[in-house]
Amino acid sequence: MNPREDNRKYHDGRDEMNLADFPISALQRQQPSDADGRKRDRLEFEATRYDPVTHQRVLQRVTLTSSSRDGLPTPADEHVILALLYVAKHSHNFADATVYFAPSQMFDVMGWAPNGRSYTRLRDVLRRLKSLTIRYENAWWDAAGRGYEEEVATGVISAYKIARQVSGPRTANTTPLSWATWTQQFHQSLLNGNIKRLDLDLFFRLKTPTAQRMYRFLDKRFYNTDSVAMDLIEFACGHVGLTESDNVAILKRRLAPAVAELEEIGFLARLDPAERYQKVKAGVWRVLFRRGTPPPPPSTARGEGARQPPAAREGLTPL
DNA sequence: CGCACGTGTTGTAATCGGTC
DNA sequence: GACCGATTACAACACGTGCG
Repeated sequence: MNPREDNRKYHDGRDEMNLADFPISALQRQQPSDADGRKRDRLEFEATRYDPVTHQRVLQRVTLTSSSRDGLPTPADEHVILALLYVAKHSHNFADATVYFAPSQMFDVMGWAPNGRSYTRLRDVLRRLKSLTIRYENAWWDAAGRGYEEEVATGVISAYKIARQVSGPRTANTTPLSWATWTQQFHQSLLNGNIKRLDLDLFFRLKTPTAQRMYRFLDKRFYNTDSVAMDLIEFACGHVGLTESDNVAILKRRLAPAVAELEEIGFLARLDPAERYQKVKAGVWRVLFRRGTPPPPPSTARGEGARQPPAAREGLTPL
């Protein structure tokens, strides 16, 4: 809640590779509804990847399904997952499938105010994540098998318990009363080291969900290259999670504030619009991103200028 | 013209602060 | 907890322009 002071508190976060690649939430905070005005319980993201075996691009699809009662995940849901990953990393390094947490601790990581409203939000998120199923078609990277699974359906959270904590230390509990358990598939991915470093301080300072999604995705892609170029629609709709539009100008406009913010903080290099967006043919554009040179943190960390996550070596998608 | 692309405007639900 | 009101961020709608 006070990001101004001690703003390097949570820089050593972790992200799961598959979640960095494809969104698991609707980008808009409002729950999308269908023509009948009912809440949708299904969301799809599509992209392609190059298959080195067949030398062709194959379709990747990620389908989210949830109960319409609980609704689809919102950007806040991704925040909670990242906070849980942080707690899991720094408590037992993912060894246990169950993460014990204190809601107040989660609030601090995410920058939520430590009040009852945040508690209900956290509860709603856990409810949604519990009922969420994600189907990956050619999109789930199996770090152990070092390949993409043809089809995998999994969730993230298989069970949870959330306990309201009274303000003030009533008893000095050693283990928090609240916990969440990863699904088997997701936990296996964590155990296989299919993770990367993520600067949560930087992430939670980003203003818009679009900028946050772009940061997670591009930070992964920047691991072994300084520039990323790909199809604009696949990037914007498939990997960032914007709603599809057949008008590319709409997509550019929705990306614009996020691009500007990421340029502002030095994560992305500033590019001319003509260089950023290159027309291939009518309706087909490519978008280009180059890694920027972030200003050195005010205090320390000059030495780790290499900024390479030593733990994250694997699971890098081709192209 | 017809299509691709740019831009102005409005709608909506989550969020947030405040109060009780 | 509940309620009110303002703000926000993306989606949807509408329309204009330029070009092959």
